[in-house]
Amino acid sequence: MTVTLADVAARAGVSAATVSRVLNGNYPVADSTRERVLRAVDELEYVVNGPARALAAATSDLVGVLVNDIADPFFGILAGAAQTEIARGAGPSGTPAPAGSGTPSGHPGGKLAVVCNTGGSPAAELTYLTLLQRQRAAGVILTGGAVEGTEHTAAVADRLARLAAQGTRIVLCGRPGVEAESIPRARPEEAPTRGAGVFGASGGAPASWPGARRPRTPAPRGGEPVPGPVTLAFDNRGGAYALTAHLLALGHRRIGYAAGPVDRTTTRERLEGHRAALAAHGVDPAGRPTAHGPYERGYGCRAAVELLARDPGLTAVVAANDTIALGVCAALRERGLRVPEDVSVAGFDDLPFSVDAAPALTTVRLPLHEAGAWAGRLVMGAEAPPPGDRALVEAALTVRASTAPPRG
Amino acid sequence: MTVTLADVAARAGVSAATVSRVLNGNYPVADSTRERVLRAVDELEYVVNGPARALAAATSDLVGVLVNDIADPFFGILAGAAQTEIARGAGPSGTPAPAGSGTPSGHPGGKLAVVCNTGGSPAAELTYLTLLQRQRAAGVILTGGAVEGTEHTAAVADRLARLAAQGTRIVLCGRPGVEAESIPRARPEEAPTRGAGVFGASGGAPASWPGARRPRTPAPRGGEPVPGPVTLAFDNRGGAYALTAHLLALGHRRIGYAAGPVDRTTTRERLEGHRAALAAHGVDPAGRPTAHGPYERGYGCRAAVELLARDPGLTAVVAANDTIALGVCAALRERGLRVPEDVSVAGFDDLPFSVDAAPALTTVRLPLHEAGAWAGRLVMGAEAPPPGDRALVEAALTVRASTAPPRG
DNA sequence: CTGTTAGCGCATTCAT
DNA sequence: ATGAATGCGCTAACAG
Repeated sequence: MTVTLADVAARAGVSAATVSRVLNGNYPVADSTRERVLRAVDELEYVVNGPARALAAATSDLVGVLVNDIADPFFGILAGAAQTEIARGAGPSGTPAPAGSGTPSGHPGGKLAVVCNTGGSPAAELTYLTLLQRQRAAGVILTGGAVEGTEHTAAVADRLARLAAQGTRIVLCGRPGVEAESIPRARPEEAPTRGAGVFGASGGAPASWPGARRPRTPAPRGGEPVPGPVTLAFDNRGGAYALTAHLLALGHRRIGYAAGPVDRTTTRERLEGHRAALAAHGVDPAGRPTAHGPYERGYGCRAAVELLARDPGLTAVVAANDTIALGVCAALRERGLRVPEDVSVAGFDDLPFSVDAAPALTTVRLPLHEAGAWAGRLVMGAEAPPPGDRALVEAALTVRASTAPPRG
Repeated sequence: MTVTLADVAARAGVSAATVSRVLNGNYPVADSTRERVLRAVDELEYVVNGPARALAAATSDLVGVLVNDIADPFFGILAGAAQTEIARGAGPSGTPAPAGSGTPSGHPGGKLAVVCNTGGSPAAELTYLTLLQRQRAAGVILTGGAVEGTEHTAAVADRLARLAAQGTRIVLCGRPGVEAESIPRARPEEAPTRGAGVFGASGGAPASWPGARRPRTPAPRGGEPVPGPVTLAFDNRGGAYALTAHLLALGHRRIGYAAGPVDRTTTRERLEGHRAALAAHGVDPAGRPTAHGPYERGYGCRAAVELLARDPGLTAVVAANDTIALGVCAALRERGLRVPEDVSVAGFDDLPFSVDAAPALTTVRLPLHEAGAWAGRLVMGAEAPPPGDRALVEAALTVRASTAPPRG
């Protein structure tokens, strides 16, 4: 039925082993032989059997990319950039892919990126991790904020440890990386970090990080040195700080905050940055209204109403992300309030549509494409991890038309 | 190193075959035995080896979902909905997943949806199809418009045929399904279509197919009748017609069209619908300006400028999709033209952000979520295909604030 | 109902 | 440089 390695071998007049060697290119093969084999592959339109290959080689060419919401461009951009790098398939030290790569022949180079939509559900996250473990995935990228709560963090850390032990490369992108700290490291003697790598446009925002903790018990596995997880954290705190500082500089004091879902690392970090800026400018954060809800437009609408109810004199609203900010704008408009004349509004992420909103949204730009591509290269082992296996992706304040000085 | 089936068998005091049987649940096993096995699985934290399973069973639990642009919510919504259904894992006749499903145990039910980003490139599309074929994917969903051109259409049809022959279920979602027509059908005597199924707003309740299903039989090995591809086509033509008719009814005659990328089925269909409406109302399509470009905001801006240059008296611009429409609005605003007072603008798709644009966009709503979920169910074999293996997903005109009667 | 016996298709030692 | 075995972990026929 389907053509196998043996068929190709027969056609080329060689052994199956030789065909395998030609296809994988990890072994010396006479040029003439290689050519004959490749021709046979082509003529028979042979396509390797992935599962068989994975079974024999104990490693598949699948790479998982977990996202919270695939319909959200935030994750789409991240995942798309990562997938491009993963499919490009440069291995360690930029090794070009094996013979026949690029062309849809027997053994194209590059790996298959599996984008998994968790919907923000911890259970789904664990399920996908298990599914990926079961496929013996070559790597896994976890994107976006994580659900906070020790039991879930521990469960994820456990699964990641299992994956790592299995040889799966792990990259945390846009996650604070708390899970990473509980994963048994391969080289526990190396200090985890401090002065970790930094990437991005240097803003002016304070990128504060609480000291990284070491794993409790250095449990060196019996096997070979497994690479530890790499963390690409977003500077949510710094970005939020800069954004709120911008509003304060404009003269705003009565600022409301439309936060993201509760118990999410991203939510907490952004809120912390916001409050830190408030406090630094003599505004008591406790006296300011805050709402919580999902990263959706509808919640933004509700949040605006709620915040306004708690402080009718609000002159500015900071939203946890651009999507929420758009909802806030809509609700404000509906109540006859102009943006930014009556109320200033700001978002976070700088997604493509934000510049098109009316007025164009003041926000904090995250280099999502770059970060996703970086994560992709890291998970492929195409690039050396940053010092301390951790880097901070900086956020850049982007001032547009939705913020202005308060009236009067 | 990693725990295998044999380990579990030993722990439970049974044979490997028995463990396999309880895990797959397709075979009678004594309750007491099953319980012991499950306990062993749990204690050992056993996780099946996907590749090995796929090799032995000649079918993997991967399902591919090809999209043109993962960063575009259009595809994100489609893919997310499909993935949810695929992960749910109801097999034929809604069979609940096997033992231990849901929990991150040995063998969770459901399959792994692989979202592949082709970037609209025919080459990438073929590469992914090959990759999926190599993984012996259980199914493949192709979404979005296809590149037109006989050679590529033929190449895709060829790959799909190969996949189908291998037992991979194929679903075309949002594609006209030209490829399907060139794929060797299993039952060629059946007329491909005519009076095909219809799904959509105007149809009222979502169509359901209570069709009788055969009792669970082993997968057809060998030359058994392979199910042909199923096509879920979007009514791009009808939607575009309705939209332009709306503009004409408002009194517009000088209408410009910002079309999508050339040689794309979606582009062609929407343009055809637009022109048909024009012609039906006595406006010569040939006399109206049309621009072509990618589904991006930037192109929308350029298109507005170009269309205006070709007809400064334009009173309305129809865009191929919402993203382009937003760009058009931005460019218009920049030139001091108000929407809709000076120029009306309309989009297509009704993506979530369209209602937030200022003014809210008049567009054509496509039930993306429903269509994606439907495709997911079809590819899982959880639902019988529509009659003729083809259905039309209807589009609904959604009038909002960006369109109004022309001035004067 | 359950154990035994064969492979699935390929990568890898070993030989040569 | 190449061919001949061996086994990866699991499922599927066959017994019993």
